[in-house]
Amino acid sequence: MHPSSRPTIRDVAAAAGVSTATVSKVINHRHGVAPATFARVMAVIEQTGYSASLVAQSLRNHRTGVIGVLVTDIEPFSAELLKGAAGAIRGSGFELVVYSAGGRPEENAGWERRYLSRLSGTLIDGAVVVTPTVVEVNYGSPVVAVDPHTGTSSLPSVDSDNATGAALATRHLLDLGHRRIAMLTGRPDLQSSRQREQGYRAALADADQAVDESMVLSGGYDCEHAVAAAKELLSRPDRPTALFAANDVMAQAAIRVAGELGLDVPSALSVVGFDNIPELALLDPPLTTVEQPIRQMGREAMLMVIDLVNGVERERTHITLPTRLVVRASTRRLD
Amino acid sequence: MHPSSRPTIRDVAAAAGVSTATVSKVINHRHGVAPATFARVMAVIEQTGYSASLVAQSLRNHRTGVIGVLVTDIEPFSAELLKGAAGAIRGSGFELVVYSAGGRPEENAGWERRYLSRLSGTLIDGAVVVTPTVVEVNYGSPVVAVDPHTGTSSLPSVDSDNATGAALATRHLLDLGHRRIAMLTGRPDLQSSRQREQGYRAALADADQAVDESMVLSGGYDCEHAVAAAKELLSRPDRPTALFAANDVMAQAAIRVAGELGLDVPSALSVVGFDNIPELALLDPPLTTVEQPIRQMGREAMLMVIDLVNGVERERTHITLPTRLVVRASTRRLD
DNA sequence: ACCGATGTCGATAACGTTCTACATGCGCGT
DNA sequence: ACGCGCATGTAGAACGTTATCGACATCGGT
Repeated sequence: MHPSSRPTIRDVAAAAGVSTATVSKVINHRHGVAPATFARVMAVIEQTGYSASLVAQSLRNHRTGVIGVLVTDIEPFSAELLKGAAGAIRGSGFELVVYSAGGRPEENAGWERRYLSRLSGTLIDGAVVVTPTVVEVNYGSPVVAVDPHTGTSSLPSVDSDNATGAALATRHLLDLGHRRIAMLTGRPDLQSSRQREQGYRAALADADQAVDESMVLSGGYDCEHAVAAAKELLSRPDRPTALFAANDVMAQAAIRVAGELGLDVPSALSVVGFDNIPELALLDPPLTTVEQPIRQMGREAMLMVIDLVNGVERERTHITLPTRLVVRASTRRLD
Repeated sequence: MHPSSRPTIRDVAAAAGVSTATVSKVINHRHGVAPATFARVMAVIEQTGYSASLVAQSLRNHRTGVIGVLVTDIEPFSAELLKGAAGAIRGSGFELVVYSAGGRPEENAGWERRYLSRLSGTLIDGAVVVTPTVVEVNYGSPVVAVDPHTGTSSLPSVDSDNATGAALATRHLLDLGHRRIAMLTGRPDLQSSRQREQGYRAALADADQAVDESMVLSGGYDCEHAVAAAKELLSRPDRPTALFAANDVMAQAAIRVAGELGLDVPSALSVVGFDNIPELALLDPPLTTVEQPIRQMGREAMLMVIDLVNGVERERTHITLPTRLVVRASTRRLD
């Protein structure tokens, strides 16, 4: 279909009057080729614009030099994580490619498993899966999970100290005098979501507050579900005076819903998020949130797969990074 | 290194007591295989978890079934575009992979060319390049540019009606009584940036307003440069009363700078952006901006490459989508 | 019974690369 | 002269897959 297809190693060899083996040596900087021949081959390569076929190289070498990052969607969290991963891969000799399921998680159930099974050991040397639905993979190449699935898993993982962060957020609200504190939880299959809920419950228990179960609703970490849950919560006659959302996206959704219902944040409702997404820092009002070092999580995950791919031994294959509370203007003392 | 490598077609063939050719027929749903054999092979595939090597398939077929999207960075614009592209690819039989240069454009000059030359015809069947620095590619597979580079280019492209949008924005500010209207321009090598500047100039000319050249500064489409430029503009004694930023990211930066300088938006400074990034819609104050249909641009670009890869003829290979002004609260009548 | 058509299946040659093993030529020491 | 090592180059087999083509059996029709 395309007029002139790429030149192959054979074309180069023929044009330079050598064998393909010699050309291969030249492009791989193997020794055993005379300077004159080297120059001649190089000239031909330059002139033809030849570049070795990655596919053929991979088939031969069982190595593609590519690390894949699998995300369910490009949302603020994964975008931030990707930046960390992209930074970490620089200079490692690997390339980074991103696979996105493109939202619609329900239509795509099991997509991670399918992708991994199809790509692993064939198109990529290793992978980072973000907020995965899988717990175990048996395919050839190493896989690191960021914000792993619940359940005992032998997958190497990177996450942050969710329980402590959530407790900090909840205590902050308690310290401000709030008692009716609702929570929007995340995806129930993720460890992070459970831990954040545990942190919330633990902080309430520490303050001898009973948990009103009707105040704990699932928002699935995404905007749409969070809007529905927030509507329900905030329309109640005994609505909460404060809300802890398990991520910033849901916090933002809640603030929007509050606005639509005529509730001012923070005077009528205090809201705390989780993640500290930079784009959302300048929300109206600026969001009080729990920061997790997302970029660094991407960095660590990437460094870990690279080590695993290179066969470097690691003492720890589970990394937990610290979280901290960032107080801005979406929370206020209850009067 | 990894204990048990993936099963190959030969393993399956041996286990099923057939030849590799037959297995190949089974997995490709070719006819000419008896129902009983089909079932037997399928059973073995199921049991071994076999999945054909994409690399070997590609080498053989000269088709990878993968379309690449090259972005310089994951920022709001490209993230939004990716969503459109991801939606369009669904059901096409292709997979989407994203390559990101990971910021640092200056360190990575020419990265698009390098990637394309290495990947094209080898790992990907076609590509979409976003805000490219390249104008021409001669490698095997089709490439579509989104928001193309300036200069006559034979690359198929998708963009939006930048000049009209910019003129609308500028006229809006003029209609509000503003006369000292500054502009933050984008990346000078991109057509979109030039067109937005032209639209700004045209609107001023239509209103018989001379352009104060010292009020037109480059912000390079990115936050960092925009902050510097905005600082310079807004610190002047004869500072502008209104500012048109060539994209939302720069508008946001300008608003932040204004805040730091004690200038209230919109009462002391009106700001208009460009793009209508959803995340920035709930800025404080909500941003007046020119909307371009970013997702649809991603969609169109993806559909175009897919057609090109499939050899489908297209009457038009340059698509321009409409823009419109979205008035929110960052602009106000000058009193 | 015989012939052709049809339906199944397998041997084999690619695809573009790299690596192993071997061939060649040359200089040098004995 | 002869053998030896070294430097340079090449033939050929892999890697895992698929398309072509031919082999063989079966079956229906005459």
